[in-house]
Order: sequence, then structure tokens, then C-alpha cells
Amino acid sequence: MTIDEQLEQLNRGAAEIVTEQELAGRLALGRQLRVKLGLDPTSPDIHLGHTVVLRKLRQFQDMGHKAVLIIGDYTAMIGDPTGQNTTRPMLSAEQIQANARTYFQQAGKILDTSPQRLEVLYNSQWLSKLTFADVIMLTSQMTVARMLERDTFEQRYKRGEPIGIHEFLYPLMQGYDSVVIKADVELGGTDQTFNILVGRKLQQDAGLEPQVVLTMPILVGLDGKEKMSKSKGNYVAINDSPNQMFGKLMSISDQMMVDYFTLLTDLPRERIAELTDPDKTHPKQAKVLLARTIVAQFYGQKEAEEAALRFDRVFAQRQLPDQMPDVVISDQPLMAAKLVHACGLVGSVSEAKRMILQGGVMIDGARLDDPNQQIRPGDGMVLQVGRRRFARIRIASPGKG
RNA sequence: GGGUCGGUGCCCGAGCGGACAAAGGGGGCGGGCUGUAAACCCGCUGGCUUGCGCCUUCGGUGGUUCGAAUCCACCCCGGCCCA
Repeated sequence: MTIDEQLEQLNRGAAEIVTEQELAGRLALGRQLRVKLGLDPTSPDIHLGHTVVLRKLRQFQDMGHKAVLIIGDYTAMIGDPTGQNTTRPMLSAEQIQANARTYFQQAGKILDTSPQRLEVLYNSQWLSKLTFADVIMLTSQMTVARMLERDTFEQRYKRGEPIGIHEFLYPLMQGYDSVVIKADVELGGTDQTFNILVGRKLQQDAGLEPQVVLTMPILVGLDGKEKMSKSKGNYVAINDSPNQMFGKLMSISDQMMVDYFTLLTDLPRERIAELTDPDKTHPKQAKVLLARTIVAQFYGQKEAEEAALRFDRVFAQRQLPDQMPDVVISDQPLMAAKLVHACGLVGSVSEAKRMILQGGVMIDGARLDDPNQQIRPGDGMVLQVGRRRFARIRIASPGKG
């Protein structure tokens, strides 16, 4: 691959590269570059939003470069005291270890984990050794004005929201990581631009060649509005089942497909253009392909195929899924609402009542309308709440607990 | 340290002695429509009870009152201004 071809590939999907000439220069060196990515071990669940940048990292690996994952255990241990009334419990070393492990296990679905291509480091290794004097030296390299330039700080400051002093330290710590590991390139989402740029400055001050910054766009969540995140609930987790993944991906709006294709698959630009042009491809077909491609990345072609079939059956044709959870209960007659609740399909009896009154509950395909009606559970009876909640009743044989 | 304004249901936010499970919005959920969607329309959105109704909830703890999210005291947490 020529340098230009490499650049072209690395550019695909990227939001910004600072600077492209510098990146070209690094690539031209012909040696293995150290490509840094910082991970936050506070949330062990990786979702598709994280994979955007992980996939970019994988590209570097495939070109022969080394991915350097930094587990931010030190920053995590300090804890984020932003919560108001409750002091957030600091993560213990064990928790961080455990999180890092699951994180690593999930990231391994995307990265090349061979030792020649991947290095994992914990930043406590060097950050914990800094003395207070070292920290002061570090802080002297940045000004308050520059810190406040960072848009999140700026916005919060203007809105009158609190900013802890320690939050100013995060970019410095992250930047210091780059100094220590001598990063050639640092990856991150566009929200990381500021932090990564701080790394450049610190490296320069330390007499190093400043790292190249490569940022990826933030993946929009399933709601089509906000960034994909666990707390917003608009995410697809890497550990979601094939069916969950498929269903969630099918729920995105048509306009979002371009971004998802670009950031989550390897399809070439021209192909994506075809797929997202409604005159050339029916949007539903394109979306099915998108969902299948992504599910296949994590579970293989066969599982993806099955998820697609199931989805078609349950949602397009509104038939029952081929498998659903069994719920074992006795055959004592009871109120419809209580039955629905007993099957674990809703959180409370009151909710079950509401569901029934709204016409959202079916038993063996027949819609219920009275939450108070007595129902005698029968073996094999199928309960459905809404479109996607199912349970099959199994009668406990008498005598068994 | 002083002054001042705040802390309400998943989130934002109104309420400022009774009619408050608490307006309104967002989100979520259910129904309709569809291409599975998105958009749009309708509805629901603390729990228990067949039902009368009962219980828990408005930063915390105590108090005043027949009655408190609303008043008082102290405490905790946050914003802003002054030092």
C-alpha cells in the first residue's frame, strides 16, 4: 500500500486529522507507529459508539502499527465527584481491574490482540509516581484561559454549573500519558480533541515530536438525536444478543443509515451512496443489510441471518418468535393483570392493568380488554405484551415446589 | 467568612398551608399509521386493592397545625455576588 492509499483509508470516516501532512510524514518513516487510545474503565459495557474509534485503531494495526491502549485506572480511582448529594463511591482497584478485563475482552472483538500489535498499559503506573511538585510543573504548562476554551468547560461555566478544579487536571493527565508512552498518533472521538491537543503541547514541551491527532465523529444514538451512550439508553451494546442488536439497528431512521454504514462497516463510499439512495435501494432493504453486516461482525454470518429471519417473522409478519422464555406457574385461575405480572412481562400489577386497558396484551393471539377477568393458565399458553415481550406459560406439576 | 437564590416524580420544571400522586414539557411505554422504522395522531406514565379505599414520594432530621411539597428550627448539598 502506498502512503497515499494508507492516508485515504485512514481518512475514511475521520472527523479531523491534525495534521494530515504530519501523518503522512509519520507513515513515511516506515517504522511501526505507536497509536494511542485512552479507555475509561468506569463503564464496562462497550457499545457501538466506542467501536467507531476502535475500528479505526484496528485499521492502523492492519497496516502494521501498534495499538497502545491506556487504561485510565488512575483517573478512575480519583473518582468523579460531580454527583451532588451522594458522593459517588470511588472505584476500588479490584473493580477497575475487573472492568478493564471485561472491557479488554469486548474490545478484543474488534482489535488484533496479538502482542506485536497491541500493548495495554495502566496510567497509574506513571501517574501515581508523580510528586506534588511534578504536578505543579505540569499545571504550569497550561493556562486557565486555555482550559476554559474547551467547549464543555465554557458551556458549563456560562450556565453556572460547577467545574471542579480536578477536572482541569484530566486533560493534563491524559496529555502526560502521551509524553510517557511516546505516542505517534492519538485517536479519540471529536469530544476528545481538546485533551489530545493538550498531549501535543506537553510532548512539545518535553522535546518530543508532537503526536498526530485523529478524531472520529461521535456516533449518534438510536434516537437520532443524542450521542450514543449507556445512560441515554440509546445504545447497542457489543454484548447485546444478535436479536437485540438487529432489532435496535432496524429502529434507526433512514437518514441515519449513511453515518452508520460509514462508521460501523467497511463498505466503500460508492457502495454506501448506492445503498442510501432511495431511488437505487429500498431503504428497508438497505437497513436490513446494515443490521446484518453489523451483527455478523460480532456473531458471524449465520447468526446474523437468523436474527434477520426472526425479525421478519415477529415484526413484519407479526408472528410469534420461534423461541421465548418459559414461565412456570400453577394453574390456579387468577386475574388477567396479575397473570401478566406473574409472567414477569411488566414491573407491577398496575402497569399490567394499564397495558391491558390500552390493548397491548394478547393471550394466544387474542387481545385482552378486561384486566379483572379471571384466567386459568394453561400449559403452552403464550402471553404477549406490546410488540416484543413474550412469555410461554408452563404449568408446574403438582407436588413440585 | 458574609450576602443571596436554590435542592420537587426517570430528566427538566410549575406549585409555596387543604381540591397534590403533585401543572407543563422531555423521555419511556401502549395503540393507530407504515417499509420494521422515522415523522405524525391518540392514550398511559408511584405502588397495593375486584372495589370503597389504603400506603410511599417533593434534599435530611425534628417541630407548628385538624391538615405541610408548601410554615419554623437545625443540618447537608449546589449556583451567584462580595471579601
